[in-house]
Amino acid sequence: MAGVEGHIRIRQGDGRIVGTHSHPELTKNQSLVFGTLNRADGPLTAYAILDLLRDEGFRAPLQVYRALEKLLDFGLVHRLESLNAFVACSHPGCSQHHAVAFAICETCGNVLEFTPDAALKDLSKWAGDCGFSPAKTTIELRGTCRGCGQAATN
Amino acid sequence: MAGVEGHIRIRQGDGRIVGTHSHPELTKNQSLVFGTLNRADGPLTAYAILDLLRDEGFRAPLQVYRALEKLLDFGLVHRLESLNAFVACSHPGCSQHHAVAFAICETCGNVLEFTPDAALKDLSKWAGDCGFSPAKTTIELRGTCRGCGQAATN
DNA sequence: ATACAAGATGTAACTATGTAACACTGATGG
DNA sequence: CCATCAGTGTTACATAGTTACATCTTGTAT
Ligand SMILES: [Zn+2]
Ligand SMILES: [Zn+2]
Ligand SMILES: [Zn+2]
Ligand SMILES: [Zn+2]
Repeated sequence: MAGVEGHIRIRQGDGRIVGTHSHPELTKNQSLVFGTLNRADGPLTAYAILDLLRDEGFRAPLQVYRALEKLLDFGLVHRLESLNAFVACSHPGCSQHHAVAFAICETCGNVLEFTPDAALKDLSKWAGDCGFSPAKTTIELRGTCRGCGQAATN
Repeated sequence: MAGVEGHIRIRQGDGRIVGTHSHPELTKNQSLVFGTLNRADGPLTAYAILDLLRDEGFRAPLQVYRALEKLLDFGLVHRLESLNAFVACSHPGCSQHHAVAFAICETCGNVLEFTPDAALKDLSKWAGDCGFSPAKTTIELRGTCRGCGQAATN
């Protein structure tokens, strides 16, 4: 087993398909994990993925973590540090964007992925000024999304 | 026990004292945890704090987590999401700044706390535009600090 | 074909991080 | 005196992630 074709639908939170990833080098377990994350409409913890893949033969957390490690390398998946959870990248050509930000609604659980160019530029400037070389940047906003905010005031 | 005076030195990574916090409402356990974080020259996990406070009578993680929860509320301590660890706030008048960023050196473990105003403004603008109300913003740069970067190229 | 190397997988055991539940204490205000 | 509340102590539990080792698969060199 070395190279199951991974051609997987990318959905928005509403289920609308907005793109696909085609990565020729996904192995069986990587495809299973990536497929699970794409079908989910929100972030999943590694153990949640494990439970969803019991029927496919998954038995141990390491099977999930190994697949996730590769998917993170490929840029197909992001880790949400403040949730200890993982989401499929929602940007179809994501291999490019190494710095990205997330807005996480604490009411409905939806996650919006965006690229805050100005913020990243400012952070880069700060880093340059004080001699810090960033390897990975984490930006996560926890709060309430438009829908949930409106619902609360109705 | 209700109100041990907490007047505690704030040190930089080099041990230099750069300020103090005076908070009249710190309880015994809160003072012990806060003091431990201030003496440390880097972030500590909750279990590391627990081990450092065994001699003071700490026995269970909840004693640490309960103190940390309050210290986080008071703004005296920050949580580093990407490390599952905690640091004393290095900004003496920190009660004000609710949004802050960290540059974490993966070589030496030092953490620099800073306030990236322009980045925060940009993120606020993005949030406003898409109806998201942020309650807490996490910004963490993982990389290499000036000293460690220079050491690597020497 | 045979042999080897690299990558992928399976499994058990373990460490690390964080919580729930319940009991107890000491202060505060009727 | 009694109710209440915040803080504390302790046990057990739940969640998250890793180490170690064996096996299997596939590509490649001989
Ligand atoms: Zn992405
Ligand atoms: Zn929402
Ligand atoms: Zn601070
Ligand atoms: Zn360093």
